[in-house]
Amino acid sequence: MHKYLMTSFGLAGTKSLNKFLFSRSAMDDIKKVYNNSCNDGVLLRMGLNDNKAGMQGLDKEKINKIIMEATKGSRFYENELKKDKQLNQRIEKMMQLKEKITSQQLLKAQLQVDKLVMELEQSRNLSCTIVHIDMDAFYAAVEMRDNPELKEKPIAVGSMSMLVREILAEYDPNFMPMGLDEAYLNITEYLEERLNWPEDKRRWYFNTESTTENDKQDINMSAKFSLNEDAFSSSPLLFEDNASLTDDHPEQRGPSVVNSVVFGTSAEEVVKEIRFRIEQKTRLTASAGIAPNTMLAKMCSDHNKPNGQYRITPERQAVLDFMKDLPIRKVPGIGKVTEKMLKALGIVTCSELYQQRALLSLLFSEASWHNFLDVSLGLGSTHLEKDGERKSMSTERTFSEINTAEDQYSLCRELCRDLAQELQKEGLKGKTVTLKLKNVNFEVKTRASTVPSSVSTEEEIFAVAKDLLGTEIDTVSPHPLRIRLMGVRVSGFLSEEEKKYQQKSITNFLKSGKEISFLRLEPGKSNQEYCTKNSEATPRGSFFDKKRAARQQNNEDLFLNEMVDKQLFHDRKSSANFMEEKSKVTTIQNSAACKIFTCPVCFEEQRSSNLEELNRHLDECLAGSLVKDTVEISKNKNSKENTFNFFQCCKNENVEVCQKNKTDQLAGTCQSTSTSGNSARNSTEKFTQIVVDKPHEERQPSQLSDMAQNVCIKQSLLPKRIPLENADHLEKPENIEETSSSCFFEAKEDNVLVCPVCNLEQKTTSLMSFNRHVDICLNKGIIQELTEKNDCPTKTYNMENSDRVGLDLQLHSQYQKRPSQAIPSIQLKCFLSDYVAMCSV
DNA sequence: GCGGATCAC
DNA sequence: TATGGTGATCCGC
Repeated sequence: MHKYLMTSFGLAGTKSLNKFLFSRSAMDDIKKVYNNSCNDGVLLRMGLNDNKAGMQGLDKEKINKIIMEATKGSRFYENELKKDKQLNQRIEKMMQLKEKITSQQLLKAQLQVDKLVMELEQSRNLSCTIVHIDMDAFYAAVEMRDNPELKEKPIAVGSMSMLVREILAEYDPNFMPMGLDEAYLNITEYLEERLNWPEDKRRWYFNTESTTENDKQDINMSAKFSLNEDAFSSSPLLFEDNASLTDDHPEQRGPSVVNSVVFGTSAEEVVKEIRFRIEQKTRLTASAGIAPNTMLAKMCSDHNKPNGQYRITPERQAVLDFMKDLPIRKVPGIGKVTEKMLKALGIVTCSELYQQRALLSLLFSEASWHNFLDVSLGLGSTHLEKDGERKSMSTERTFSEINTAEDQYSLCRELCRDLAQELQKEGLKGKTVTLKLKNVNFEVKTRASTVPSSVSTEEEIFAVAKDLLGTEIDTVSPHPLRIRLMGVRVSGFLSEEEKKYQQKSITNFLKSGKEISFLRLEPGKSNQEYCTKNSEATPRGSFFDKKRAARQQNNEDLFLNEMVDKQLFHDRKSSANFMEEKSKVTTIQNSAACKIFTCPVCFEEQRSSNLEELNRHLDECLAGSLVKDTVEISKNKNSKENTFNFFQCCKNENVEVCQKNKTDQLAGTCQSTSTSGNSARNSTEKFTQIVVDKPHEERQPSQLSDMAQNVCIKQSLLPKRIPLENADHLEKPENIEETSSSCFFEAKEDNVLVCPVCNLEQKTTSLMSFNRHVDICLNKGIIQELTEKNDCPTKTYNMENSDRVGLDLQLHSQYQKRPSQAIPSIQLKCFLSDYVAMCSV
C-alpha cells in the first residue's frame, strides 16, 4: 500500500517534492552557494527556489550532492544552462523593446489600460465565498502514516475525490477536485442555509480512537512531523473562536457528546469544520483559503500552511491589502520563467505589477498583460467551471539511451498500443498524432501529423507515428538517433456535439432497416463451446489484433467507422446549417452524403444508397461462395424486423485456406463493430472471447483451427433484444446466468477473459464482471451521457470491479483532473430503460 | 496546423 | 540514482 501510494503521488510534482527536500536553513546554504557561484540563474531555474512554497525537512548532504551533480557538467545541467541562456536572450530582446518605447506611447497605453481597470473594477464580484482546500504534506504524511515505527493502524487515506463523496459534497455538490490533494468549493449557498441550523446539526464528534493513549503518542509524532508546533490535529488552535467543546452537556445524547465540538455558522467556522472532518476521517491535516474568488482562495490556503486557514474578507480593500506585498511567484500561473522576466523589469510584488501595467501592456501579449492586470487587482473566477472535454491524451516514457531504429520503432509501437487502450477506454478518436522525442542531451522535439479520419487503434496511431519517427531518424542519418524519452499523443477529438450527432445517425441507421450483424450461433452447439477457445492466442496478439493488422495493411477501413467518419460526416462541416444537415443524415438512405457503402463481407464499395439493395447484396454476399461450407447464413425470417441476424463461424476442422481471408474479414468486421460500439450505441452487445492462458511465444498466428474456434458470441439486447434462452436456434447453456442487462456465461477457471475492445486480460473469471467491463469499454461515453441526463433514484450499480480497493488512489492522472470521467458507478436501470426509450423513438 | 515553451499538479 | 508524466495553453510562424 505504502509503496503504491508513494508511486502514485510521486507523479504529482516537483514543487511538492521540493517542499520536503529542503528546509529553510538548507535553503540558506543553497543561496550561499548560489550567490558565490558563477551559475547565475541556473539553480533558480532548476527549481531550488522557495518562493512558491515553504520547504521543509532535509539534510545538507543531499543538497550538496545535488549541487555537485549540477556543477559537474552533466548533460542535464548543460541543457539547463542552454535553456537559461535562451531565456536571457528573450529577456534581452524584451529590454531592447522596452528601450524603444517613447513616453508618448507609454502615456497612451496608460490611458487605455486604466480604462480597462475601470471596467474591471466595476465588474468586481465580492459576493461569492470560495474555499480552496489543500492537503498538507501529502506525501510525507502518507509516508509517516505507513512508517512501521508508528504503530500499525488502519487509516483512511484518500484522495480529494473520495473526500468528494464523503465530506466536501455536503458543502458544495459541485465542488471541483484538482488532482489528489486539492479542491475548490463554492460555499456561498451553503452558508445561507446554514445560518438557520440548530447547534446539534453543527456538532461533530472526535474519532473515539484518537482519545487512546496510543493516539496521543501518534499525535505527538505527527506534530513533530508537521513542523507546525502549535497546530496539529484537533489542536486548540482549530477551535479557539466560536467553536465550543461541549463536554459539559453529557446528558444530551449519551457519552459520545463528551468528545464533540460545535462549529459556528461563519465561513471560517465552516472551513474549520471541513478541516476537522477531513482530519478525523483521514488523520491528515489540511490547509484552507477563503476568499471571493478562486485565485485568491488558492493563495490564501498557502498563507497559513500547514494546518492553517486564512480568509480574505469580501471587501475591495482587504483584497488589495492582501495582494500588495505578495510576490508574483505566489500567483498561480506565474512560473519561474515569467518571474524572471518580470524581475528584469523590476517587478517582484503584485503592487509593482500594477504600477507597471502600462509598460506590461506594451511588452507582453494581450492575454498575458490582461492576466497580469487581473492578478494585480485581485480578480479571479467566482464560479467553479466544470472541466471541459478532454483535448488530448498521451503517453510517454523515459529510459536509458535507445539508439537503434529497431528498438525505437518497437518502443513506438508499444506506446501506441498503450495509448490506444486508454483511448478506447474513453471511446476517443483523434485526428492528430504527435510524437515527442527527447535526445540524450535533453533536447525535446515534437513532431505532429494530422490525418483526415480520426484514429484510435494501435495500428492506426502507429501508422502515423512511425512515419514521424522515420523522418526524425532520417534527419540525423547517418548518425543514430539517440533518445532518452519517447511519447505519443493523440488530439483533435470529435467534440461532444459531433459524437452525439454521430450516435444518433448510427442509431437511426440501424433502426431504419434491417439490422446487420456478422455472427450467428450454430444450433445444437452449446454456447460454452463457442466461448471456450482452445487456442494459443494471447491478449496482445489476439485474433482481433491480427485482423486489425491485416486490415490496416490493406488500407481497408472499418465498416462502421468508415460510415461514420467518412460518409455520414462527409459534408457536415461544409454545411452552413447544422440542423439541416442533421436531418438530412438521419434519413441516411436518402442522404446524398451516403453514396458509397462498403460491404463488410466482401469489402467492396457498393454504389447503391438504397438500404434494401445493400441488404440484398449483403445477404447474397454472405450466402454466396464466400462462406458456403463453413459459415451458415440465415436471414432469420422468424425474427421480427429489427432482430439481429446471427452468422456463424462454425467449428469446422476442414476450413479451406482460400476461405480463410473471408472469414478473417468477417471476424475483423465483428471487431470493427465492437470498437465503434461507443458511437454506434449498440450498447449491450457483448463479444465474449475466452482463450486459454498460454505464453505469448506459443502463439501460432496462422492456425486455422485457432481462427475457426475463436468465435465471437454476440448477444444483442437492445433495441429489440432476443433473450438467449428464447432464441429457438440457440441452446441455452446449463450455467447461464440471466440478469437485467444481459445473458452471461460462466468461464472455466483456467480460462482467461480478454476484452475484445481494450484487449486487456480481465482478472475476473466471472462473466458477469467481464461483461460489465466490456460494457464499460463500449459505452463509457454513452453511459455517462445517459446518467447525467437522468436522475432517477434507482439502485446505484457499481460498474467497476468489486475489488476496487483504494481506486481513488489508483486513478490515472486524467481521472484525477476529471473525476467525472472516472465513472465510478452508474444507475444501470435508468440507463437501460432510457436506452429502450431512446431506441424506440 | 505545427513546434517550442511554460505552467500546474 | 540521476533528474517524471500528463494535460492544457500560448505564441510565433
